[in-house]
Amino acid sequence: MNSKLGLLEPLESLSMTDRVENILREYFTENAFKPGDALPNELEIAQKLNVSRNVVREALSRLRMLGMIEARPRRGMIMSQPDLLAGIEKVLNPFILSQSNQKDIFELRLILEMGIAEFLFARKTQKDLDELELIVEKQKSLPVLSKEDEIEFHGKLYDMTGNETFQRFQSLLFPVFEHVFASMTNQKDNYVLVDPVSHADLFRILRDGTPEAFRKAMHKHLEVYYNTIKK
Amino acid sequence: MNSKLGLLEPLESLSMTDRVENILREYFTENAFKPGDALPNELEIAQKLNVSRNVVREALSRLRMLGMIEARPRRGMIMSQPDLLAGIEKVLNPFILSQSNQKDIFELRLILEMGIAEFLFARKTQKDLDELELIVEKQKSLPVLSKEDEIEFHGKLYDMTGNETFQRFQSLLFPVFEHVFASMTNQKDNYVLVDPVSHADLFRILRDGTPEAFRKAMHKHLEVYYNTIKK
DNA sequence: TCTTTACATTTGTCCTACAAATATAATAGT
DNA sequence: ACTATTATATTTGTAGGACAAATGTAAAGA
Repeated sequence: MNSKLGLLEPLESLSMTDRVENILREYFTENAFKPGDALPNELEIAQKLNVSRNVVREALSRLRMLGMIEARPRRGMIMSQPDLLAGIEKVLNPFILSQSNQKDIFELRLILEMGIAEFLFARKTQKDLDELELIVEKQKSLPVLSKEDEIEFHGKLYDMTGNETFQRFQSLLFPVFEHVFASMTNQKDNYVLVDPVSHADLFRILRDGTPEAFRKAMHKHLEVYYNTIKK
Repeated sequence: MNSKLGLLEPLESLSMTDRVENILREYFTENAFKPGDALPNELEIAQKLNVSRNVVREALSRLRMLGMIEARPRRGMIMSQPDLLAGIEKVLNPFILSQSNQKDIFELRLILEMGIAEFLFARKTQKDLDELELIVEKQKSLPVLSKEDEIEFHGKLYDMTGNETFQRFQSLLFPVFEHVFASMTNQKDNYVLVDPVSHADLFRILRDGTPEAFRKAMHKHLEVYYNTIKK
């Protein structure tokens, strides 16, 4: 009879908390709430929406977790600058992430790694290059590079992009990347294949070359990973 | 006296709800909870942690929002596959996002757009190319491309990567990208500059060329945006 | 006018209660 | 002994009351 409803049904099964959460976010958007603006107090919201204070608090608790609002005990609540990645951070658990999501994250790193060339060349400073050289020199003496060495070099590259979100995003994704690759290759950790393009090579190109050449080299450096994306 | 505590202080100011949320997530990770596994009931958790059921419910409400757990009324709670991007989605409100975050997102799109070349070439199918050609042909007859035309072409590219998360991620980021660019250029919408490299050019390269050539062309296509990243 | 005091406000936390639907146990019927 | 029905227990969702504690505000006093 109501088979026509189809996609509508999930909406009806929303709990009060879900609905209040949605209503609040819409309310903020439509009224152009900005960081620092004061919110109505919990009781007021509850009475206006005709729900219990419990429900309102459960919804507010979610927004607080995202950094969207801030509650100053006994002084009321205010809007705040949300933490863009707080939600993702809490969910990055290989045990519960779907295989599909894990694969997507694995690939996302490759995409990002190839896309940063322009930013590196546009924003590199002598100080950055000096620090990177130090890392490269240190690694030259090692017989094989550990996972940590990889992180140190690539992490420095993300720093150099000057994009804070990107930097943090990448550091969140890396453990998942590692986990996926490890489970694909079944290899014990701390063993990294010999690269046709070394960190030292990448460093030299970043110092003296072009974005174009850097991307080419980075692709070669990550070739072992790129070989996994053939459909 | 306790000035040495420094970074420790924020920890102490955590609410019970914050702490229970952390404890629960750690509990899930350490016990390797997988989707489908049953959780202890609310009262049990509350008693074990010596807090009220309210506090537990506020913490659980957060995890439910992230899709981490699922509550089946009157049957208990189970682990579930979290929605990787649910947290970000709710927070993408230009009014409250920091300028810095908005700029980061703007740049992130450029990074992604440049990084997908390998995936496009590795995974393109004849069907994809046909559909893309249709879009390009349609746009050829237009004097100027609207925002929607841009989304249609680039959106199809994201589809072709075969990476669902990436696809969705991109569609979430796009409005912010548009917002940032509009506020930078102060231009009214629906006006897109004439590109040195057209969508038709990109299509031809994707069909007959190499990832290398595609990246080069895409960079030229997005040059007007890339000009903003010079520090 | 300034200081002190009393009061009101508001979040954080705890408690109790109950509806409703499911799972489980108990009972009745054949 | 087995099935069908009924009763009971479980558990989330929601409501509502209570109070501590700290802050802001108003009132009172010097």
